[in-house]
Amino acid sequence: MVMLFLSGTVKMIAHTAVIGFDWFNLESLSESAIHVCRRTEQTWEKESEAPIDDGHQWRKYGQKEILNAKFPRNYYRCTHKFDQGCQATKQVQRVQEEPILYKTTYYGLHTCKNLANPEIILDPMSPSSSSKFLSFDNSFPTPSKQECPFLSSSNLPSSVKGECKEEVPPSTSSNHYLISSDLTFDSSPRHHVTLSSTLDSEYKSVDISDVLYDSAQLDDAFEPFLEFR
DNA sequence: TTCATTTGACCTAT
DNA sequence: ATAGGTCAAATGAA
Repeated sequence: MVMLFLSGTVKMIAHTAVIGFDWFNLESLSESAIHVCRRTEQTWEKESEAPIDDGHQWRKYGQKEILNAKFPRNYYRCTHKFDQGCQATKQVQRVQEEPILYKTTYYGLHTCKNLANPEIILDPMSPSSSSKFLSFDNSFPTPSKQECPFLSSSNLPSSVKGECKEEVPPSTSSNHYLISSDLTFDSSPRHHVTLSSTLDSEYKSVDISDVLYDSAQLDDAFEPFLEFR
């Protein structure tokens, strides 16, 4: 049983992992096409009105002007890359002038133990858990943390040591949601996540709005990530 | 003094 | 050759 509580429009796309071929296209179902690339690892995207504070500590390591893009892309890696070997990275790019819109693309999973609630770590690779704790922000216009189901449930504010200074402060409300078949969504188009995985053996795509009416389909959608039910 | 950010250089894939 | 991603020295802030 996979359970999910989500807020906003969520789009999940799993795709085929092709060794040695790390570019692929993901087509958004209701908005502009999303292009995700590189690496045989899990990636997911989120668009928001402000840079996302996902609760993790990030360190900026680069900025690049992107062809045909109005704004530069910012590159972040986990602060604990070296002390804990955490390979999680993210890219943040402002994609729209008015209203301001940022797209954050996450690569890889956090393996760092920077957690306030270590008992609720989500580890999609772990075979031990029978239900998934996913955590999404539900507090627009001030998204705070745990925007992505693959993130562990760190609750340490990103303000520690001033990291992610461009990001909004964490909200005061709880942002943890058990994944459940009792799906509840708002219809805000401003808040969407695209998930992808390279762990799947076939391409799957599902719009969460459809899942609302078919929880079994949700299970199928999550299956690539959550191999244990 | 330490640590994060900035930014040009460098590397790699296409 | 070009574009995207990463490195690392310089710089700044706490």
